[in-house]
Amino acid sequence: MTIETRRERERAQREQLIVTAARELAEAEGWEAVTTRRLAAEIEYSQPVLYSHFKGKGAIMTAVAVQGFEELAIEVRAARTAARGTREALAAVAAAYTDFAQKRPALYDAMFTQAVDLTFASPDGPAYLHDGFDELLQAVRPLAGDDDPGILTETFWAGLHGLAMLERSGRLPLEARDHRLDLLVSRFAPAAG
Amino acid sequence: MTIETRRERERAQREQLIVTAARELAEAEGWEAVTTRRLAAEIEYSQPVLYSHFKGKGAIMTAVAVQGFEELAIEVRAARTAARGTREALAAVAAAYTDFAQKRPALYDAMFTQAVDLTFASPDGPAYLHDGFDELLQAVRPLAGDDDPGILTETFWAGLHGLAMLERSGRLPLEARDHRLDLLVSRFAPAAG
DNA sequence: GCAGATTGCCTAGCAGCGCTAGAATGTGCT
DNA sequence: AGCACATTCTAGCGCTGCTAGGCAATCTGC
Repeated sequence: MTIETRRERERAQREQLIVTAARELAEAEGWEAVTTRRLAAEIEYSQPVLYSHFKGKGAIMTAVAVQGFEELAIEVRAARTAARGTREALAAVAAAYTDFAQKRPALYDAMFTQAVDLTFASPDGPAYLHDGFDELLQAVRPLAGDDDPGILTETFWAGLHGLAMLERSGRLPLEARDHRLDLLVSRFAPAAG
Repeated sequence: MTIETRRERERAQREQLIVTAARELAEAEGWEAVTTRRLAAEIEYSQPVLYSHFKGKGAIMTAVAVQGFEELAIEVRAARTAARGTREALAAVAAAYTDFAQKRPALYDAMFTQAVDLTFASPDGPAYLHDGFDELLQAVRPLAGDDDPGILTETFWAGLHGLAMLERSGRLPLEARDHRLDLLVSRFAPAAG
């Protein structure tokens, strides 16, 4: 019994090692540098070991993405709970979201560009997939008025995601970053305070 | 002289053939199906011919993306000029934009996900890169008020782009598509009419 | 009209990719 | 110690983007 549990524990550790290595390699050199051979060398095991843990490279990236969703939710929640007014909360949440995307581009990439096999937008899905959204929802709801809070949150989220993506790819100049964020927030929380 | 021009003409034709084949293949089967071998077979030439026209596969995708930017600008302009009021213009422009992204996913992908080597956000860049943006600007400007029209347009654009991306990847349910678009427009053009 | 120079194209191949089969190694039990 | 099982590694498959070098068709000057 104990011997089995030890093995499982070691396996779990190594699995985490793989995910961490993939993430760090991606954040350091981008996802194009994350090859199965490179990753195997990084964890000091041979290539096929990866496939005894994950179905393929995509599954590894998905695992990294899941980590990202969890951390994003945490950061957004921290920003929201620290803020006082409703408008401040929305602004704080928006800033936290875009900061996350900017500071962890590879992670954000895994979450929204690479791993497409994660089913979204269903409340019965895994928690990590809608925890972050729920945080946004908490911040948007007080400002919804007659509009559907959920759909309004989706729209606001899209604004954040669009800003993050366009800024990340150099499509939008970074100087006006805060300015754009401020405009977005002001459109969803018109009344100051 | 004439012999040179004929050669150049033939070269230009074949170059267009490559771009068209790449685009059609991508739209039919996705960009992952667009390999240099497959593309060469499609145009009935050998692989290295591609490299006598383009620096690499990325350059071919960029060429497709450029076509996309031109067509997007045309469609957005058509929608804008056909609309009457300022709010209607914004709504029309928004619908045209997201429709484009939804109906030509591979093309939109080439424009915003794949081809990153296109420099953006500078007025002195190539026309096709800011023509579409200028169309959005035309629609947004009357609604800017005290805000900077350019930056407000960037923000609105981000909203459209975010919606397009999240809907495309299944991150947002398609049922509420029009609803979200309506909410976004209403946040940027609050007064009805 | 025909040899020579030039241009353009294709065949073949390189290094690297994700992934897998089967050999080899190490581990725990009797 | 020797057996049986689990695990890991070596080697290789088919594919990718890309390139070198030989071959053939084309144009030029006589």
